[in-house]
Amino acid sequence: MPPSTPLFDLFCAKSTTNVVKRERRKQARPGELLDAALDLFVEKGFAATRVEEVAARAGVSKGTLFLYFPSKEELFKAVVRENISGRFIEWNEEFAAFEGSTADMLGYCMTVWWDRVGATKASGITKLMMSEAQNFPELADFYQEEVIQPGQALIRRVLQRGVDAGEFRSLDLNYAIYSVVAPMIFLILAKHSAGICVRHDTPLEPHQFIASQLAIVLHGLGAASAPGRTA
Amino acid sequence: MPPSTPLFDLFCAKSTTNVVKRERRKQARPGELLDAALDLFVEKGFAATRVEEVAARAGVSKGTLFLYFPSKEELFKAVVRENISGRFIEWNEEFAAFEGSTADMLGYCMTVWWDRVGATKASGITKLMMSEAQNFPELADFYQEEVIQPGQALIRRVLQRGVDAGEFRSLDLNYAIYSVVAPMIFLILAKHSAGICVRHDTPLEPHQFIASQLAIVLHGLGAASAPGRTA
DNA sequence: GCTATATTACTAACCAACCAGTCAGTAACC
DNA sequence: GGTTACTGACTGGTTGGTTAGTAATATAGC
Repeated sequence: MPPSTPLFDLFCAKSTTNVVKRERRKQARPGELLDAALDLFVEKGFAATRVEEVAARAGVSKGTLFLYFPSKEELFKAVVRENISGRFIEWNEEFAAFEGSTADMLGYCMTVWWDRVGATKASGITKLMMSEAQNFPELADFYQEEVIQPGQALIRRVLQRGVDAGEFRSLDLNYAIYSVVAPMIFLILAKHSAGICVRHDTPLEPHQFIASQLAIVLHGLGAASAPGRTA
Repeated sequence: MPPSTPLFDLFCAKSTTNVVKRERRKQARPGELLDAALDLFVEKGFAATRVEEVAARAGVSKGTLFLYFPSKEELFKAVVRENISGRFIEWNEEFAAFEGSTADMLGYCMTVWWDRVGATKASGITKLMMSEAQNFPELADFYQEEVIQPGQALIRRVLQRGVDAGEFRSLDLNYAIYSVVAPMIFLILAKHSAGICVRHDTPLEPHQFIASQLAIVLHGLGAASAPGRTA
């Protein structure tokens, strides 16, 4: 992968005579490393990202990175905690306090999810896991526990609320969840897969996509609707 | 990535005194190498697959592989041609000869796609491209030309047929295509992403998923339906 | 049918590059 | 001058691609 050739590295390392300014900022390092790591993991994937490049982007040497994170995998886990799983607590509180119809709530959830996660770099982590889970089973397990399970539990709680209120008909939640998850996953892919599933000349507009999917899902879930299939 | 340690390799290579049986089968090699490559690419991804492992699975040495394919990337392209793009000609003919309603035709397309591609190892190639397109732009371009464009053209032709026949209302095909593509992509991911988007205890049944998605799409496309949004 | 020779499919050792993780040493701050 | 955040050269291991050499087959001469 092009940009830095060995010759180029060598040249940069040895040609200049300026002494590198050394700073001691123990507090700031972890955050800066996590930011750099998020950028690069999302851009290139886990395996293809070199820790030295992460360190360089954070303005430190490779050795320093290993001073703060014991391994590349632990660095990745820290990125996930910082950007995804750490937010579930606040979301659970926010949604628990929601007043209004569950239909509105579901729309709010999906919109908020897109604005706060889907549209940000953080969604690249999800795409990355779909890509590399097979090659890094330990990370896959971590992600399953730390993100998938809490995330699906949250969606399930919203749907259950609708059922309890008589707003949605009684349904198999294990299956109904997919009708919310699938469009989210597709949106993430459309955003991060370099035009592999979306034509270059006709990008799809996320909010419009969400709105139309939501309309379909709500119709399918509605208590008043015909007893057709759900998912 | 566990299975073969250096020590293990060394042991296998040197411990036995039996002379390796050498066979000359020029005709069979390429096919066997392509089969092995498909297996491993799907299983581990492009970057993570070692050409030596491909060769070993095909029962030849690494050197032999490079005798038939000039590079790892060309090997991959050959796998794509063999398993995906090579089939578009026959499909175009098959669908061109289809008689019956376009609604039936769309259902037939999706079912046939699942049975002949989605459910097979070949779908792993699509997942692989979504994963690694960013890191291998040349392969991404190749795939865009060789698979995405013909594939979407095929779907577009089906939808156009419905519009022409007055069966579907006039719609923006650039956008409507996604309503067929999105569920296919999701199915592929559910199959190949090691449980990252689907709960382990509640697998989703592909044919049922396709049937329900199709029902929704047809309702959205129908000439008789309300003029709501399409995608 | 049997041996000698030419052809070529195939092998294995090798190279150069690459990268996660280590550690002895350096310099910033107290 | 003591502590410690930080550096960068180094190690060990991996892998795409090369090549000199080996052995299976084809052919020719007898």
